[in-house]
Amino acid sequence: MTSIDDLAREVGVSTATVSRALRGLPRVSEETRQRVVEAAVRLGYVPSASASGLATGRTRTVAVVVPFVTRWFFATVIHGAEQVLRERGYDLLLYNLAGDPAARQRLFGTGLLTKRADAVLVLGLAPTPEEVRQLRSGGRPVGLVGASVDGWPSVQIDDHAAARSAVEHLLALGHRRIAYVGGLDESPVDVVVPTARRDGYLEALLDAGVEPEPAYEVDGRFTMAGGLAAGRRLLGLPEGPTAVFAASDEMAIGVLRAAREAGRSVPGDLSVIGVDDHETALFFDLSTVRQQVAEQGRTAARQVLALLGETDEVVPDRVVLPTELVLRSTTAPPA
Amino acid sequence: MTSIDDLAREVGVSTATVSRALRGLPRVSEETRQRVVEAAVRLGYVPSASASGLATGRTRTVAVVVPFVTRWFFATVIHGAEQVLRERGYDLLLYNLAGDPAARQRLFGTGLLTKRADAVLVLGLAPTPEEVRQLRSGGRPVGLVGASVDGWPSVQIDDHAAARSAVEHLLALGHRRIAYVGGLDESPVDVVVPTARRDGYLEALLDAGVEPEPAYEVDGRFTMAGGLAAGRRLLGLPEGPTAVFAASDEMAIGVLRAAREAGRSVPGDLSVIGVDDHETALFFDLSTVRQQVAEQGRTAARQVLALLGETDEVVPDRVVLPTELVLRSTTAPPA
DNA sequence: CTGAAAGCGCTTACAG
DNA sequence: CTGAAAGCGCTTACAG
Repeated sequence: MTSIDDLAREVGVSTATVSRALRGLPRVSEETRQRVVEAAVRLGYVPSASASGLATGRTRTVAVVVPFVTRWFFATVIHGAEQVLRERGYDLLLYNLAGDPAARQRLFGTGLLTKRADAVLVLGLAPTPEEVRQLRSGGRPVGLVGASVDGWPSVQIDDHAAARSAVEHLLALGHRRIAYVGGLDESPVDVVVPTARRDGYLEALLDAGVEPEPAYEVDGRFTMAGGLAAGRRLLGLPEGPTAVFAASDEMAIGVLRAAREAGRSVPGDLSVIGVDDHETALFFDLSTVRQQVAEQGRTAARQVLALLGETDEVVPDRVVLPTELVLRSTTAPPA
Repeated sequence: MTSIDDLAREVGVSTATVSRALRGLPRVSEETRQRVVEAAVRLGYVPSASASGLATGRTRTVAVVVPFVTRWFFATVIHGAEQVLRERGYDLLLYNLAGDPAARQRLFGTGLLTKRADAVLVLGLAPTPEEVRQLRSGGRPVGLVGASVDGWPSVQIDDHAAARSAVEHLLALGHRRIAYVGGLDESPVDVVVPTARRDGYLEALLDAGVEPEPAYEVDGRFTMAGGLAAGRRLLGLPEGPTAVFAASDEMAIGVLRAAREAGRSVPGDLSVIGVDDHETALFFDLSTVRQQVAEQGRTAARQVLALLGETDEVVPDRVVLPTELVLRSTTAPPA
């Protein structure tokens, strides 16, 4: 491991000069800079992140907290964020809660996150007031995806409007018995999104003069398996729905499967619409509300980089990305 | 940010004692330790990772390199690895190549990885000899998932045998015209797995006295979209296959879709089998060869932790996890 | 059991 | 343009 001292000795200058030369700082002659750079390459010098982190108080690292890495949505947001961070030479420290409330508490309960990283990106979680307090006390930028908190940048879609547009589409087709498959609030994670989508669903119904039917609201846990269970429940009802709005494509696909099991044709007997435009949605010909997932990660990364002074770009504080109704073959007028 | 000095002053001991107390080292009286711990909690003290990293040369961080975070397989391996690392107090630094060969070169071309982390986990990539040399020169443990290199721990499945078992199943059903949908070798990433699966496919055919048909080998790029394109190509052949072995479930699902488009029934007109037992496979009733994905991540993490002296557990050096043929409804005898 | 002090490898005013 | 030196916040022999 060659250190800055080795390099300085090799070139015959001080470590201060090496440091300046390598980081492109002014007050180094071009000739010296070149000799330093050349020697650095030759000796395979890589500065110690610990040492420069200690000296500057900056680690060039961003912590990203996700409820579940394995879900397509979060993996894709991470992909987008990583891309932008990497461009600016930032590393990504991944914290996966894996749906474990204890992990969440451990992570947010201490100053760990803000101590270890220059900024924190929280995906798909609405931090509790206590968590907000903790994060704030770290004094580092925090960015949110899928939620928002006063004073912090955020990027999200209008979940409420997205849900409305899906339900209004079903209403326009003539459906009145419309079910909602979502996630329940008691879940330790993912609280904002399900609530807003459910509200949009209810509001669209009420605006259309349709009385919401409590039995039509079912938990699908944001998984295919949960969607399957939810679909079975709905199809088992004495007077079941003619259409289902699922708060995610994965749950919608589960509902599709339940319909097939029950021998109901889609969209003949049952219309189904989701949210995401997940890769698989295309394969199921699933009608859905598309959102730009990687872009959410990219934007969030840009927001915190701006706060870190890493870019001159003006990045809006609160970004609401547009969604788009994508009609395919799983929605049609009721029989 | 309270530092170890603040804490030492608060308790009225030296920083050396604080350091020992907090890390559970011997030679601290129980009473002192308690006072230190209590004060640490009270002041919200979190040690600086940079400082201890600089002092010890250990960062308590493992770098994980993946070709694509967004793919279910890699996201799930990451999940498994993160889980085990977190248990031991290690952080996970994520490097996503996103299929970009330039990113791969930048990452492996410098000592960055081994300088920044105590160990490196490389997923789904076969490091080139040059990359092996670079990584080795870092002198830190390197673990591989889905590939293996002399002297490094690895965890993988027997891709060759997995492919054979799928193809033998098709042969046993009576198929002779069996196609292979895989990934091509020119890809900058993922080289080992596709090759081994293709070899298993070819070998199974030859052993059964079936002459391989070059037109039956198609690139599916390990994506659903690629599988769809591959399926279309195969179904457009004058004398097409009666069965398809896809090297991943996602590609198999693409083939399923191509069959539906072409009005061919599965498994009536075409049998399809994949590899993975991806969550979605269940929903498509897809026959497949199951592998334990999260377990691969967990095992790889344990392997490098063992090399870091973090566990007394004896972890075998080269682990080959079993696979299992899962027969569902997409495979049947030819018409 | 405890503390003083050196050292890890950088960065950054300050002087020249 | 360049260097000497202090300092970042820990850990760890070494002495007591």
